[in-house]
Amino acid sequence: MNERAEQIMDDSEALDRMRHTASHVMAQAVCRLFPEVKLGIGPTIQDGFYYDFLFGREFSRDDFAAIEAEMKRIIKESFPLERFVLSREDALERTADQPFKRELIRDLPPEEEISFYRQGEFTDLCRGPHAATTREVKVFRILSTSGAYWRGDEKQPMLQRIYGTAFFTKGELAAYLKRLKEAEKRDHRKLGARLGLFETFPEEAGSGMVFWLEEGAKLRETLLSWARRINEQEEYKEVITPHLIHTKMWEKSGHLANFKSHMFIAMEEDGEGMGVKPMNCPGHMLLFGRKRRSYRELPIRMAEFGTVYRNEKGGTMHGLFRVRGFTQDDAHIFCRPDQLQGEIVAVLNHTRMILERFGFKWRTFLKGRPEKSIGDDSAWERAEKALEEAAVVAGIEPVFVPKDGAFYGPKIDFEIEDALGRDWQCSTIQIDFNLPERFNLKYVNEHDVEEAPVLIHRAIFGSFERFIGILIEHYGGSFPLWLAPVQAIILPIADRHQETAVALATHLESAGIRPKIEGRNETIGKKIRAAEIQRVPYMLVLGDREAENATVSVRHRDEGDLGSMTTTELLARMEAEKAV
RNA sequence: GCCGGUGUAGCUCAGCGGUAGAGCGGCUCUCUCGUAAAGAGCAGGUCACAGGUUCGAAUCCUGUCACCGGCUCCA
Repeated sequence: MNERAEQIMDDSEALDRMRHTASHVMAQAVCRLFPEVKLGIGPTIQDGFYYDFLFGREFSRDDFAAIEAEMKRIIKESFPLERFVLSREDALERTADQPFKRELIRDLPPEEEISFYRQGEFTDLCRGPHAATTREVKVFRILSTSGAYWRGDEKQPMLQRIYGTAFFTKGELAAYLKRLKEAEKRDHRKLGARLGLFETFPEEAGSGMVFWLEEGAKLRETLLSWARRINEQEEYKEVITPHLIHTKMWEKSGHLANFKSHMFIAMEEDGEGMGVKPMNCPGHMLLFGRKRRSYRELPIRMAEFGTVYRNEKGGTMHGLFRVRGFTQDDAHIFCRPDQLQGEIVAVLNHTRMILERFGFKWRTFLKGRPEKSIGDDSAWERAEKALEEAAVVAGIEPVFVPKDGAFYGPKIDFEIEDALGRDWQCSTIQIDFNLPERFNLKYVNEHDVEEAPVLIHRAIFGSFERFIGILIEHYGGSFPLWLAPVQAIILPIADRHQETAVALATHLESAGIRPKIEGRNETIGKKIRAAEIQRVPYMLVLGDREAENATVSVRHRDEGDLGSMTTTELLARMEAEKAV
């Protein structure tokens, strides 16, 4: 590590220590103002910190000012943070009136040191590290509150969480708040409305249902055709399965046992009915099992742009990121054990190529066996190892998360950030032990013996809804030319240029460009402003000069006025830009 | 589903017990215009929905629904 990198490391550690201390200062302030609170935990997070409290009521924005004022006082009092270690018995005694702290202490492994930090009259169970004194907490701000289950478990009591942040200087805090504001402008829900991409009618149509407007539909279609082309190159075969399938199949697949609360079941009578598909897998299992399969056929890569519906819980819907109906670029790969690694590597490379095309930053996770799961240990071990080795070959370094896999097998997930830095799972590649067994899937190997195929489940875009939401925020609405729903907007200067405009539109269309004519009776300045706000890549101004010289005046949304050129020149330029 | 906040015109918001407002957008007319907002006029709202309190409710209270920030869950 060079010196500069070390310096950055030191700074971020110092910032982390300061924020951690800020969370203690906040807890101290809350305890002074409301002595009856019980303390949960108070860690640092990405851009700040939080602290959880059990409190008779909720904290309101009105409380923020009082808490902040008390925090300032504590900082001024400049308490040193003193660390000390207690035995388990002493620690439990010390926290007699703090049930959550006692629970944490009881759960600490026996060899772990039980440390506390004291600042003035306030002492907290804490691993540290901290700043030397409360005075080192410089510029801070309480940001928001929310409910949060104790230990993240919905069966546990709900605590009141207060979020805050702290920085070394006022400028840094201001810059952070500004960044938050800028990020809000990229919010796909706002941009989606402003750009006329999609609509939701939560009151009329129910929550979590997406209506694609014509331009959003065009965007989605462009993306989907691209996905389809790549699938073809990778030798996937596309299938289409029904949206509504009899409940006896959902019983067989295990969905009724494991996923019923998320399913929309129609026409249920005497325990029988039809279920709307929440996943495409079972349909694909039927297709694989429809005839005797030979080892020579494998791998079979079965793809479907399958629209699925899941009855998500009320408070969880979020724009395009979390909806009840969405379309996956789903695929199931049935292969022989000796083909497994090669198939996984191919999917990983394929995924990386797609995510890189958009310049996303992503994080990968390898998720291992959860407590409630099926399949024997050796199979899990083999599958995890296959994923791990394939990741090495593909040059991906996933973070291992034990217990976070699916109940039917381990997986590698790719998460992409939205404008506000929240991670959303998009791509996923999963190994599935469950379905081949449930559907009794077999192929005949070279020794004429039946064997179970290995099943890989994968989605790269994940869902087009979520992926497009991420794209909107990533580009802030300025889609690259190949994706832009309207690629060129034609702006006639006066009514007499309408006809030329129509001719130009026809010409562009036949060259594979998506044009639109802005024929309203408005000034050219106003039309340009509107087109700029819509982030249309090319604005084509048509007036007397252009009509006379058979040219078009070209303005690019990012580069401004490019002067006039012939349509041939324009098309060449656009082709070049599309290829980027 | 849970905790909190918020629902007023297509959008952004003001009004917060006494006759529903503005800007943008839309429509009509005038203008026929040269690279980020021409001018004038008009239309548009059971103030989310349902109850309640009150002489009187957009405004206060309760419930439902939805949205927003989190938690949980997930593509």
